[in-house]
Amino acid sequence: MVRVRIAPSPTGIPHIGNTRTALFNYLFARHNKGKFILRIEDTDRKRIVKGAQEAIVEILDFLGISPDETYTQSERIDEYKKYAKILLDKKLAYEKEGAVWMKIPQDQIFSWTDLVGNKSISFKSQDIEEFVIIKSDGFPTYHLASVVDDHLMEISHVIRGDEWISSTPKHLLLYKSFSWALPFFAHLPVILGKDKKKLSKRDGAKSVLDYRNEGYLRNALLNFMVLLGWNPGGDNEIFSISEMIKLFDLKDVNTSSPVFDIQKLEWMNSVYIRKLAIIDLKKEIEERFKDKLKNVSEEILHSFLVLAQSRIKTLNEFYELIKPFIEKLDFGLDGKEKNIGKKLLDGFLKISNWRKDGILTVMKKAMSQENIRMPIVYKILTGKESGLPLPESLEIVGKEKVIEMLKRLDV
RNA sequence: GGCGCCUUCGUCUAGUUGGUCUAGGACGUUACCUUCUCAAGGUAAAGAUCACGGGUUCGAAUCCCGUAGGCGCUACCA
Repeated sequence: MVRVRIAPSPTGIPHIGNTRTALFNYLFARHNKGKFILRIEDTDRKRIVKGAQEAIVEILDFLGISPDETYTQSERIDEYKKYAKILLDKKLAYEKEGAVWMKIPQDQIFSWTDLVGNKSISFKSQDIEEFVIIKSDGFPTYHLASVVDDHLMEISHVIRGDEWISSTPKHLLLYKSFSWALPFFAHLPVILGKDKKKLSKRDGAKSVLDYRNEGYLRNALLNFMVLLGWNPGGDNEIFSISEMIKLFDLKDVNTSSPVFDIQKLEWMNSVYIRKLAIIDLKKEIEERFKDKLKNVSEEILHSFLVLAQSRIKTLNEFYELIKPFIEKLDFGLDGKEKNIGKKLLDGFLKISNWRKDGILTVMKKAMSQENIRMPIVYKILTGKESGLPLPESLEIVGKEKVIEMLKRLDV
């Protein structure tokens, strides 16, 4: 029975790198019809951040990778004390200054086969320092708590970030001291920033919640994350969650650290936005801009969505695109622009059947007369030199609104 | 410093046991096509002597050794 776990400490909101570890664990569990467990490691009482635990749960929920079981270490203190006592009784640990320290045996080799890269990693006991297993405040350290819990919770595979490699021999020692069977270990390379240093805030170490707020889709985030350090071979890059589950294998996890590339995430998101049925895109947009779209009819929104779908990389960009058509913007026009605006206004007034073709004809006529190109027309009508297709957009908005807008601009 | 991990286009990567790799795909970049702007779509180009140096071999990105660089750990943090 495969049982895996993620063990975040609620010391902050996990960034996208940590969330990728959760995803890999989830995929491994589902692929092997096993269980995916969340264990909150809140043993460092001083560093606990309020709301962090809730954020962790919210992230998993949003991504659709919620755990099958959840545990909290601070509720299991007696368990850790019990096992520390066993080590004390066996004289494998000793007390010093109110803390319990693990003794390191001499001349031993601690090694395991890591499932990432399928290689053997070993440490000599002389390179391992004595370490605390129960702190003077009575709480266990990560080393003790995670080993005890992994054993008790029957974790079959420990899949975690590779910053834990150096701690693994300590864990091996603990398993050995208790005579417990070892789980398999798989250490994932950590995600790096553009500068090849640890992911920091400025290069995208945001949380999935941040990306959601910026208008990234769940499936795009999932797809992007899974490709950071995993590739099933072949040229396909777009995977649904069920395809990921079907294909996921630790042997296809890379050994080197990937660099986070926001541009690829943006592209991935635009791919998923384009894949969305309009009705689903509409739901996303309506939810996001509830207030701002209050006075926009369903029909108009729908028409704009069709025009905007291939032009946005994030959901948030949608509003910027339709803003010129639904808000009463006041952008200044210079004399020449006003002149052209007047021509457009006159032409528009003469249109009896307000359709894009007729609208375009008026624009073309003005453009050839004034010897200008489309961007100027955009500037006059929207305040920007590019945007959603103009004739279509003006048709959607309606003749009266367009006339009214041009008059407001005092052309 | 010590210990450990890593090293294929700017970035994500393919590369199952050495040979069809004059190293493939994707993002990004550039150009062209399409075109009412911008996107999307289509086509094409530039971009990696596979970190470097030695081996082994008829033949190595793929095997061996060494070097360098990067990263991680080195807390009564996880």
